[in-house]
Amino acid sequence: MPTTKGEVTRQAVLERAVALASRVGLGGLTIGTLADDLDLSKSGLFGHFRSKEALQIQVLEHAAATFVDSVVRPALSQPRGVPRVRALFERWLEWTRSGPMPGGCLFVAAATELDDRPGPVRDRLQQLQRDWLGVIATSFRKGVEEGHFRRDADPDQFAHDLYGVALAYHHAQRLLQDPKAEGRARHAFEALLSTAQRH
Amino acid sequence: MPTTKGEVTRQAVLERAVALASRVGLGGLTIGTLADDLDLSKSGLFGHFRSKEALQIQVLEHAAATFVDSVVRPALSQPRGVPRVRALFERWLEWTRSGPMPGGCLFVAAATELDDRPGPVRDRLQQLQRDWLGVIATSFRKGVEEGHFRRDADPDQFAHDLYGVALAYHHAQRLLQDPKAEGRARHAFEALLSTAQRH
DNA sequence: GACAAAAACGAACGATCGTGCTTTTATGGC
DNA sequence: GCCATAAAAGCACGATCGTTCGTTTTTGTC
Repeated sequence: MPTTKGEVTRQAVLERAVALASRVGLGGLTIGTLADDLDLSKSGLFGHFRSKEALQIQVLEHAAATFVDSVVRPALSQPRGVPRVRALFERWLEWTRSGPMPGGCLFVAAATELDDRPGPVRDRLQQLQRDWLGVIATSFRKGVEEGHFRRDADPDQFAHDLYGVALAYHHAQRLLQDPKAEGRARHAFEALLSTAQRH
Repeated sequence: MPTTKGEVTRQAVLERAVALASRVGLGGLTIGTLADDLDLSKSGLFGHFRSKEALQIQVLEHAAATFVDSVVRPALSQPRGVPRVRALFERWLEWTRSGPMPGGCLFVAAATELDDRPGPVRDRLQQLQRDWLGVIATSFRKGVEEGHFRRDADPDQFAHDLYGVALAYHHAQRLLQDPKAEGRARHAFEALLSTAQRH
């Protein structure tokens, strides 16, 4: 296990950076404040990444790995069909509410921040989001094969709609501070599910 | 009509600022670049607003007024019930796609940017969003009274869900650049509508 | 057309940004 | 424990940030 000293601090930096970026965005990430938070010198921290852009990409990478560990992988160990789709949604909710990011989901913040700023960071985020939608769609498709959902249901549409439920939850929970946010999200999810199920 | 010279430039600044902020966010708004864009001096522009925060609030105010003019007011002139709700949605879509903001909906950008930054700007945005959700809920409620929707349907839940549809559209359209984004949004809207209608 | 008020300008401020250098300190294989 | 190498620090740079201040130009009223 080649865990060198540099790698340890690099991971520590990324962990802190994910939390910080969830509050101020990827663009609002600042090498100075990040270094202060970790009691490092600006140049010492900077040396681990060769540019701010490289740091941003690695922050996305780190957050994605955490997301897979705490949402995707556990849910995929659930039985196919409705239980698995439900697990994906429930863990997604939990991630949004109380993940490693005090400022709300980093991906949501990055999505609106980067959606009109071409470049490698945006490209990576785009791919990560497509992958995640793909996971949802695939899980739904398995549910169709199991007979849990209507044969003519569109898995990509379901993934799209489920994303909307999550975004509305994020919006209601964080900006509007609606105490009913979670209940509304679950209600929307159940409606989505019953529409996709046999009538 | 007390349209003084200062007011004219102030409006011009705000118009440009809304477009700029839709791309870089309210925080990314910069007095320097804004002044350059309008061939004004930094201090000359700054004089119209006493602080950047005041500028940000007035930018929100200006965008909200435009939104009311091009989305809310026209839709409210439609017949009560389904036609009005449909008009709200259609004009909302159009606003998101091709409004005065080349960088996507300013409110969506501001929502994720400010959702964890307390202060007057966030407070104002919060209120504007609540107002908008209120307009949707009220329109839906009128639809219930008209008999277009089920009596036991929850207008606030409908508004919440519709917001999710719009957010998912924004995400698919702008970040993912999904050519089917608009079709998916309409599909989701129709599903929402038919769930709310008598079966 | 004079003249007070409003608007725009120009220059400067302290701070912070990302990034490049050089130097000092810590690490880890032999 | 030596020593090449990696990690961290220190310092400085040009740029840009929001904001202030004093001056100049423009506006609108009598």
